[in-house]
Amino acid sequence: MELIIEPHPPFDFSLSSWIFSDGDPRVQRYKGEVYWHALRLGERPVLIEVHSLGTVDEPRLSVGVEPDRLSSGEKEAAKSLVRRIFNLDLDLLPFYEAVKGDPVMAKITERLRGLHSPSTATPFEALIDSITEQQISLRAAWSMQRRLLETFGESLALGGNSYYVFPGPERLAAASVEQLRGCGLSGRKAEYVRYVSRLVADNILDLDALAGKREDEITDALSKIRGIGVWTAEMTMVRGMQKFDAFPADDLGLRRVVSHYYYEDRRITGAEARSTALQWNGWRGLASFYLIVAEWQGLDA
DNA sequence: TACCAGGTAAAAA
DNA sequence: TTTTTACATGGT
Repeated sequence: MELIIEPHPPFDFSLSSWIFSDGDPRVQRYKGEVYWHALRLGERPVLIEVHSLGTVDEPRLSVGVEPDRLSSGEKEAAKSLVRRIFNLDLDLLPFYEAVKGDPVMAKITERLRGLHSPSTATPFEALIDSITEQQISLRAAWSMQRRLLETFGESLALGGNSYYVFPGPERLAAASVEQLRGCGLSGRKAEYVRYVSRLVADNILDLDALAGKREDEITDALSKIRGIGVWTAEMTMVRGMQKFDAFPADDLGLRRVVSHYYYEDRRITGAEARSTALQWNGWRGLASFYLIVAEWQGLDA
């Protein structure tokens, strides 16, 4: 049984999925024109598989779910998750219009027309990932994230393959510091993860409700929590709360890519990155995602 | 081998 | 109040 979704055009499925080409095949991956992702649908883990039936200007997606036989509520939940993961309700045209005055961004948006930024399945996942990524290299963080999924993720066996669903807050709140350290987290980070997971599990911290607030309010609320600074709050917003203007200017990787296209690869400060981003006002987060993908694709500076 | 890598909180000054 | 330090793993 297949579900059909009609994204807001323009939407380039191949380009938007391409960034998951290196994904863990047991979790989330794009290969052979198919995107798949192990997720929690209501109370049970499932594997969703997405492929394109349309074009960039008349996009149409097919979503398959295993195991099959979904309730109508589950069908709606599956579609809603795919809409969220690819931000399918977003209209890119106002973004393209807003950055027209910047020749660099105008060229990049033209080359990457139809690229949608991804979101995590839940804001909680973005928050936990961002905590693991504090200070260390992305490679090191990815290795921790892989072990977190293997240790705490809900497993799903289908057709001889096994998959892992990102653990919910209850599972991570119940983890011991030793178990988390066993995944490579420092003692500090282990405590942060346990603590914020407990807040979310007990509904003291409602990330979905918070996602509806203004960016400065979200930053204030999150950065009061032990283990979450401004950087982690901004990363959580841009990756898991569909805040397309959130811009972690002090982030090393972001500064590097801004420098690549605007400062001839010289080392720049957060203030310099922030000043360059002013011309993308309203769309700073999405614009920086376009820069990152442009660099991955080797587009000219 | 040492050092840095998409930070943060706590200790020390 | 401001500066310094510890922390985990992976790559170079």
